[in-house]
Amino acid sequence: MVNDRLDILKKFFKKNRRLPSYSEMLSLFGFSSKNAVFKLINKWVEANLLKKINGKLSPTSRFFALPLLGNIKAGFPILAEENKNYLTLDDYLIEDPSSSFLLKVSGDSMTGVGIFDGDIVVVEKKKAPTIGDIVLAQIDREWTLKIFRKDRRRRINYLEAANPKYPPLYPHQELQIYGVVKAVIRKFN
Amino acid sequence: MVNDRLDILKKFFKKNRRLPSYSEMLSLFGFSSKNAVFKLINKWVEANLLKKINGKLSPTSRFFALPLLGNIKAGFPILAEENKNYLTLDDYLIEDPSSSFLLKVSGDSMTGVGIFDGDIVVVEKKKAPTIGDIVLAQIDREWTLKIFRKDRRRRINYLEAANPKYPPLYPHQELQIYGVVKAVIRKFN
DNA sequence: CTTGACAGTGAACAAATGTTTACTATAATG
DNA sequence: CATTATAGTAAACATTTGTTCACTGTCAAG
Repeated sequence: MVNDRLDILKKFFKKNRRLPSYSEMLSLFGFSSKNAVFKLINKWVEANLLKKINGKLSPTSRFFALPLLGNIKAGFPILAEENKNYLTLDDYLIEDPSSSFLLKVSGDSMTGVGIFDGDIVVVEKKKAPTIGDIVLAQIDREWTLKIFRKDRRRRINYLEAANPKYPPLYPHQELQIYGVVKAVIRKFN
Repeated sequence: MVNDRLDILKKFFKKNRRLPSYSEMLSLFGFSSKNAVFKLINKWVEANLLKKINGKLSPTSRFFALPLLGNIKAGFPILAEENKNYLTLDDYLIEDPSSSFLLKVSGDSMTGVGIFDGDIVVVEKKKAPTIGDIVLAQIDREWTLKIFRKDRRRRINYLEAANPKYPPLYPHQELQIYGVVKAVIRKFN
């Protein structure tokens, strides 16, 4: 089966975080001639799974990506080849790795926007949040995750929970924004 | 700055999905001797950012991973070096890439478990779901995302929405489970 | 001052790399 | 049946690879 070999290659990459060399592929695929590898690779380059830039081989985004399917309702959407979109989660979720970090959320103050206890949020360090952003902030020396709001009458910024249980937080002394929440992820089980 | 070079390397990997060769690093880092590269690489290997297995260089998980921080409340948790955990999202969210796909959710029938319209769920194709799993299923020829339940009295399986607006779905003819939802991700903005 | 560590240059080299060419067997096509 | 594409073997080869060795300048510590 042709697809077996691609699976083998993907597994190698997942494990080693690099592509194998042609000689490594010899044993990986069970070939005994490097030319067999050569031809196979070129087929994958053709299929836009790999690419070669002056002899250097690298995977394309398609190599990793999972199919992204659209609406369900009537028919199962996976079957239509042209409807397929592909997505790698790291690329999708994290725009700037060097200024991002993950934060495990505790508490129920943000359930209104679908952030629950135990969820992980992607926070991007940022100077200027937009009103309405979910921010990681320090208010009067306490760190918290809340919605960034502006009180137009009093002309100050404050923090709001996404849960009616909690009152809005107006800073007595200081409100400092550390970062903006770009995404939430939650794993089941 | 030493960290600049590591950033350059990370950017190269993000762009090309492979590590550069030593000669490529020459120009990347602005060296004029390959030995300078050699020593730098070994330093990173020492720091567990890269690793070498018989001459083959590859990034470690630490190379990619974002710091994962714990509870907020009192002090900002990023400062304590020993509390740092690292995580790459793809690895964390997707156990078996070859049997997983992504699905863009529509509708509000699962808001109770924090799955909203527009969210993306990771679905793993699977034969036998556990009771209580969120499943992608076909019930009487309609595809839907619901909670998998068992009716002990009537001894049949049915589907339940996570929203009181919607009644439980008992199959008239057929209930077929296509996959289990392993994770949800939601991007803001 | 002297010493030693550090960061980098420059050249040399064996080993491994990707590619090419020529050839074979098998299956699919008309 | 003849033909042609496909999948693979085998050997040869220039180029590039990662590594090693010897050397230089700079800076901090004793």
